[in-house]
Amino acid sequence: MLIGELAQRAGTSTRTLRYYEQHGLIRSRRSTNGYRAFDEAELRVVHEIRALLAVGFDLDDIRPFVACLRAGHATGDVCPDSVAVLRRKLDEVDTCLARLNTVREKLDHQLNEAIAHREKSCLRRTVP
Amino acid sequence: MLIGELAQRAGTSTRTLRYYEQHGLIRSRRSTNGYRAFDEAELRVVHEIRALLAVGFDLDDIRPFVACLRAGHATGDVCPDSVAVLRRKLDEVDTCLARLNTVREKLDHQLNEAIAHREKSCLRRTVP
DNA sequence: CTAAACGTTGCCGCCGGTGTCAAGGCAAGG
DNA sequence: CCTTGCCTTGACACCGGCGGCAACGTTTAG
Repeated sequence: MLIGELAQRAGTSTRTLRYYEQHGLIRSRRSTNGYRAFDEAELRVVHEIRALLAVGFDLDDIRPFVACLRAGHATGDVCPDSVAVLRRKLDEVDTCLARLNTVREKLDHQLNEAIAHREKSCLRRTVP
Repeated sequence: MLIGELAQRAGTSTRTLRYYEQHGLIRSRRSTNGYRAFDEAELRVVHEIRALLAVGFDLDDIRPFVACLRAGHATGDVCPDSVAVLRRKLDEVDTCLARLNTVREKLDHQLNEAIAHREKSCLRRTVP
């Protein structure tokens, strides 16, 4: 499978695939042309990469999952390294959620204050 | 007040202040030296900027708040434009929270699945 | 006179995943 | 032969808020 086909089937661009390969996430043989030749299995790998990227993982985080797939497992998340990353990411997300909730409260408070203040000055202006 | 003093009093760097000025967030007169001379009032402005940045606003978001302060209001958030930004940001945060919660659930689920799977194979390995 | 400690402008680097263009090789059909 | 459409590598652009350096002017103190 050439890079264009893989890109199309995976719903991404050739640029992106070359980038993944450059960073060791996907693999290819080279035809005598110099063209990359991809195994069918790489399609699954690319899907895994894309799914994890979409969730907020970066390429380094994703590496263990790919390795896990290559090791023959049905899913990329069952290997110890992947689980470790999952744990870490879950922690990160929880931390982020906590911070965001704090921010949300602040914003909400500030918004209410500002509106209250505006309504007060509105009263002052309309009933002087 | 020279830029160094303002930086120190605001707890930031001269580089940062020049950046803010370049982007129209703070103002200065120029002495005959060519040195920037800042009003006391700019200190409050810088504090407002820093506080909002810390919450996750970008410089464009912050502009209305600065304008509000300059208009003579005690706080930067009471003007209509600021309120609009607050609303928008609150929405953004809510959206982000929703997405993050979804991600959290997925991660949690995936983590539990992976662990369950590992324990199964662990059993298989330890009791064959 | 000089060194230190300020100030000035301007420009590159970073981070990460891609878009995008350049300049070229290869395959296949008219 | 020419075009079309693949493919190749390499390199710049982006986004945003700075850090950091260069190269140079000013002020002050010793």
